[in-house]
Amino acid sequence: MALDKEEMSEKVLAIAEVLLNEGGAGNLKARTIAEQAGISVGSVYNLFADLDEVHRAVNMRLLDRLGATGLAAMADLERQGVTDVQHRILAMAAAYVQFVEAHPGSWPAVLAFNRRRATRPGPDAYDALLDALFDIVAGVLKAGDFGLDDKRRALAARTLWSSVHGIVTSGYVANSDSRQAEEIWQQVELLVGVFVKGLEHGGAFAHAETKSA
Amino acid sequence: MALDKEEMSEKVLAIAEVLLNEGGAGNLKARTIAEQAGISVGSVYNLFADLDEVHRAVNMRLLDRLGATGLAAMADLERQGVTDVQHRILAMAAAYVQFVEAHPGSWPAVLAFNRRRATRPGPDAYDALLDALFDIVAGVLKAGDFGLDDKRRALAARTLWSSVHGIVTSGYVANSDSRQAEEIWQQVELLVGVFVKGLEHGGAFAHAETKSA
DNA sequence: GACGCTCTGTGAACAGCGTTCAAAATACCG
DNA sequence: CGGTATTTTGAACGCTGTTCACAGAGCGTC
Repeated sequence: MALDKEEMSEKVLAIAEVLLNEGGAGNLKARTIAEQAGISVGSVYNLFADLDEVHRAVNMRLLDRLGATGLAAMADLERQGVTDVQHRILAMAAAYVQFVEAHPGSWPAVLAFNRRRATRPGPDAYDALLDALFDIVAGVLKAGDFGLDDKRRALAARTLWSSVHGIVTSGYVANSDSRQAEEIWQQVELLVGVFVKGLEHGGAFAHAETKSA
Repeated sequence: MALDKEEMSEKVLAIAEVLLNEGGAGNLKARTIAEQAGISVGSVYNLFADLDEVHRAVNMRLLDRLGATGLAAMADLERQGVTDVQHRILAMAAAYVQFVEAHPGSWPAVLAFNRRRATRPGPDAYDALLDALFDIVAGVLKAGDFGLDDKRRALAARTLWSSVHGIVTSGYVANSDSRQAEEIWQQVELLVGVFVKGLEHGGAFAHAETKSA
């Protein structure tokens, strides 16, 4: 009848995810988790070092699912024979936007989560997940025939990802009018269109002395 | 000897700004403010409804200063006779990046600040400040001779701003290696270069049926 | 000066939070 | 079954934001 330690951890994470989605980071409370999981507060701390670790674990689950969603979208396009780079990038962006819209409460918590701890400065599992997301975008860029070496393509992928990310988060920080979703998508379309056109015409890396910071 | 109500409010805000910059949102504590301002906790609540209002006021001061910094940068370029749009946009972006770097602690707090309250849905002073920032960017875009009407130019300004914003925040969420600042700037340069080139070649608004979300 | 009135400043008190840890309960094993 | 190791527990600690009954300061009037 008793749940495995691992099973109970997943139960806690499932509860935590709901709590985060309903009320943001401030709604993640040890006593609430314990009550809903049918255990005591102390047991929660037996499974996780602190609430930060719970929050981190939920975030990693979300990032992982987002990556899977993006890959699935790419596979769908492949199956349909779509090879146009702009279409594929837009599909990736759409997957991202939809994912954020599907997690209105917990996504801000993912972004605001400050994982600055005394932990080793080296890359951890969190960074690995983010890198995986970047790699998906870089893979799509590779299909396009821009004159980019690996290093520059990686930079372009991060830039593109971060830009979409910024558009989505800026849009969601603003007042949540229903037309907001429409404008977010318009901005993403503009960005992707301009980005692809700019890369095609060598707009990137075409200057060397403008840096002043 | 006693300070005016307004003066004391500003003193509180100055203290709050330091606290936020030193330790983020979690470091903004009523008792600390009261102690450093030489008043009691109750008096803090006499000046501000709650800590959220203090945080909001600090954020608005920062946004206001950021706008002033951007305008000053534009004025500098004007004085030097620089009219190139790409240069001007890069200068704006540089102002933004430098401002964020100058406020490493409080800027994440600005971004993470969730101003979702039961307040009226209409635009408030917070939105007005953000709009002012957008308008500055839109003004720069107006100088460039792209075929954009006011509406599309405003959209492009928001897109550009949000993208830079995303690059900066993504970079700062990542591990704070010192080389991070360098990559942030590389991404900004790439984005601006591609953006301008893309607009010149009509990459924006050149598609109508790709929307699928 | 003394009174009444208003208004502001005060800080003890309250509810709630994350987290700990001695003790109780349970599980395991010879 | 006895003894030991492990897990679970929840009261307790220190901290938080916020409140509110009260003390005191200012002020016009008699």
